[in-house]
Amino acid sequence: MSVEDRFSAALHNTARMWRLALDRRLRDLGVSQAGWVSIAYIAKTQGPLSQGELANLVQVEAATMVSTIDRLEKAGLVLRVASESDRRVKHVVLTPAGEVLYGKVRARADEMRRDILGHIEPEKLAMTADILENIQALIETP
Amino acid sequence: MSVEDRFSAALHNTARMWRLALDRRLRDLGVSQAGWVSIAYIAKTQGPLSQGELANLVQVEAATMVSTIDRLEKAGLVLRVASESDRRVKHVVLTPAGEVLYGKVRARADEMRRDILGHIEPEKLAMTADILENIQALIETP
DNA sequence: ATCTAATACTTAGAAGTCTAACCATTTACG
DNA sequence: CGTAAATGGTTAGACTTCTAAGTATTAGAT
Repeated sequence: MSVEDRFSAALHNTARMWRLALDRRLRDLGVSQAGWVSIAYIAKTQGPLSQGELANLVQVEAATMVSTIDRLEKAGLVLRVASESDRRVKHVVLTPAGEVLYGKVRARADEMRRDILGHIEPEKLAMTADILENIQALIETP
Repeated sequence: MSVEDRFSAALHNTARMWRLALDRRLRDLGVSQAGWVSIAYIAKTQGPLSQGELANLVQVEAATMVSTIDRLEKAGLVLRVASESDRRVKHVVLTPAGEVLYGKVRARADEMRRDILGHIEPEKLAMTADILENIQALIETP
């Protein structure tokens, strides 16, 4: 197995295992991953956030974000608010219940991050992040 | 943003971008990612491979693998073969068409790997893979 | 002012993923 | 040997994701 093979397998497998591990920690909150990722971005964004902007932040298609927001709205965690300056646009805001949930999500994600990454030197993490970000730039350059 | 935050975001985003980039390169082959990943593992495995074993290799649930194999079988790329030693078990084998497809998939994946990772020193890749594999081990240890 | 192009959100449908539950078969144990 | 537990594959349903196509609105050009 070449180093490239090994690297791409490690990337894929680690990302997947991370996601599944976090899913398990958040399962009892009753919100899916797509849900809490979206909630987190809404909470962290200052000012109005449109559905399309949220989809970009979460890196999914606009169509995907529609049903995610539908479910969150139905669960009473977010609201759609019509924009006053552009009638095509709807903003997404957290409800108080959504704020509470975000607090829990953040605490658990932080905890898991500490549990796992706390065993690795910060310089190594920084260097790995550098390389991964470099790869992102390479992927984005056709 | 802490280095841990930065790292976990980089992991998630890089893995996702890699996957989407590879998807784009393989799109015209008419087989999905789940399909060609499964085909690759079948091709690379010596001897009989059961559905459950394949699911483990691909890291999905057995139930997920059922429909993936259904679709590949329907496309004439794999066959289910009953096991002679255990009546519960079905083995999955590639058809000749499946073998041909695997050759194409491998060539393109290799090409993409070279295109992207060819710009990065192998020592850096090896070191990153080490760290990622270390993280996998940490995730697996509850 | 009018028309075309672009944008924002929505719907539909196929594929992919998981959990839970099920049936048939095999294994383990008393 | 008989029974309980474990295993392998399957089905059902909710969620997730994408592409394609559609409607309403806005931006830009003439």
